[in-house]
Amino acid sequence: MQQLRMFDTLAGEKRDFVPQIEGHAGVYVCGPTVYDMAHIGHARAYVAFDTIVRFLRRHFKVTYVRNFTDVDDKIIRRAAELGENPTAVSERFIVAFREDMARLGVLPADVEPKVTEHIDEIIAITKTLVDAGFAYMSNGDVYYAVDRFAEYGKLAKRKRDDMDAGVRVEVSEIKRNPLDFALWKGAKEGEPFWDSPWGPGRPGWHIECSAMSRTYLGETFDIHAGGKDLIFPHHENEIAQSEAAHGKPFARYWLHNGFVNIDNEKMSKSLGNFFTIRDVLKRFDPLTLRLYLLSTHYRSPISFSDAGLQEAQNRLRYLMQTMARLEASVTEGSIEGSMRAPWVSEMVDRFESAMADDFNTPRVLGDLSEAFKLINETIDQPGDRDVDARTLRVVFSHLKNIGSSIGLFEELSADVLARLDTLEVSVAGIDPKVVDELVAARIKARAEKDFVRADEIRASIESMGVMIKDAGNTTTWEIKKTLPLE
RNA sequence: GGCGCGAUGCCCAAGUGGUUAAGGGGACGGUCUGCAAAACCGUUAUUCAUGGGUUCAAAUCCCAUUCGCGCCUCCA
Repeated sequence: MQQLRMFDTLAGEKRDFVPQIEGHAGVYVCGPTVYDMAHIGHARAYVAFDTIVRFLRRHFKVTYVRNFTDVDDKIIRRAAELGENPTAVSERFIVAFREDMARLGVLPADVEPKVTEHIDEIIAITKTLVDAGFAYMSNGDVYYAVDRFAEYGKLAKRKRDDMDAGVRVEVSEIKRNPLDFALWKGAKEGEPFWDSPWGPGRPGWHIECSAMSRTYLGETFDIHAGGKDLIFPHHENEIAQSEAAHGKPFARYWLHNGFVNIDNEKMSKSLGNFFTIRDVLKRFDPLTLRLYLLSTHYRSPISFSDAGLQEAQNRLRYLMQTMARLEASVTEGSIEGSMRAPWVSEMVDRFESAMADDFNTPRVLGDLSEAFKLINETIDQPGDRDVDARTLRVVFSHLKNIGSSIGLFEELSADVLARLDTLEVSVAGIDPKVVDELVAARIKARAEKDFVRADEIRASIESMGVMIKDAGNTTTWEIKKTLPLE
């Protein structure tokens, strides 16, 4: 295989990936806090890391851990609003999250630990930090003393003095340093709590990942990933906790995905400009969203728009139509011999090369274009029968191979096309029966060579936003591929 | 204020020192078609925000400027 290189946030550059244990890779991705429906930002992160993990599995035995934060201020607040208990709320959104991910083709992680099931481990690591003098008790809480960790700020590339200057006014008699953060929060009235050496309470946010990653991957592991917004303070704090507690390096490579932007601004709840995955999937196919997300490099910001999604969906239809033609044309037989195009035998190598360079999925998608052209060309304009048949077999096999890594071409294309038709007809508000009747009338007119009449009928169909495709004796129709004007 | 990221054709988007700057969309022309649509073919950036510099050689490195964005508070 090609040497895999990935951009490591801590190093600030692409580095060769050399796992801790040869042939193995331990990956921890920060999962969602389950207090609401997952949004497109979640979709982006988890599609990106799903694709990365799928690729890693081609070359390593991977242990992929992605947690659920199921106890937290926001969950407690939400539960209070709804009059439910926090566990009911978190469990409900975990189920919804898993459904959303499944639709996007995001495979489950090997381990999906919940914070509430790892309280003992969290208490243990907190105790280590208190005993070693890295943490202190104050007002019923336990805080991490940032001043005790000399390298604090190394991930976010920030000096402590710089941060002190920028810290917003936060009058707190409780913390020694404004940057100190809670490892353990003393229980307040009506909140869930667990017993601990510091009294009843619950974990702070950052400590859970230190505890759970150690449980499943060890004190030092290969890859830790999440959204760019987690770099500071979340991941910075994790490093401080774990490296102070263990006296050894924490994650060896740090991967961070870029934001989803709306109108050139970060999508966020406070701005009110976010979309849930479910909102988007009412109008676009899950694979459309996946293809769309994969068409921009995972570290770059992606600008989210209807026009972009519509373009992706049009492209998805092309890919699926072409795959359908390929599935119908491919035959059993030898794959030895010359190909219709010399690069056909190198498709997988090129894929490997693009992915080995910091998981360049846009390049992968770009490279795929000529394969799809070749499929259509081969079927439309046959040449040497043996060469054609062999070429289609090889292309098919390579596309399946590559597709299994990027989460496309895993379903039968006919099924995806049917799903697209159903969705688009429904979104356009069109009654298929009406169209079918008009199409039948047009077929009759054409059979009678009454092209004036046929064209009139087609015009009326098109005015509904539907386009007609005559292919031989059959006529099909689909929703016009239009891009919304912006 | 501190720190960091980005600016590639009409739009989206790869490329980060060296032959002709991927790919997709759009537009235009062609093949096919009764005509269309789809599919395929062709055309569409001597140029990579701007101004300097380094180099035999830069979109790619350095400096400055402009613009946009992010983090410094919960956030994928």
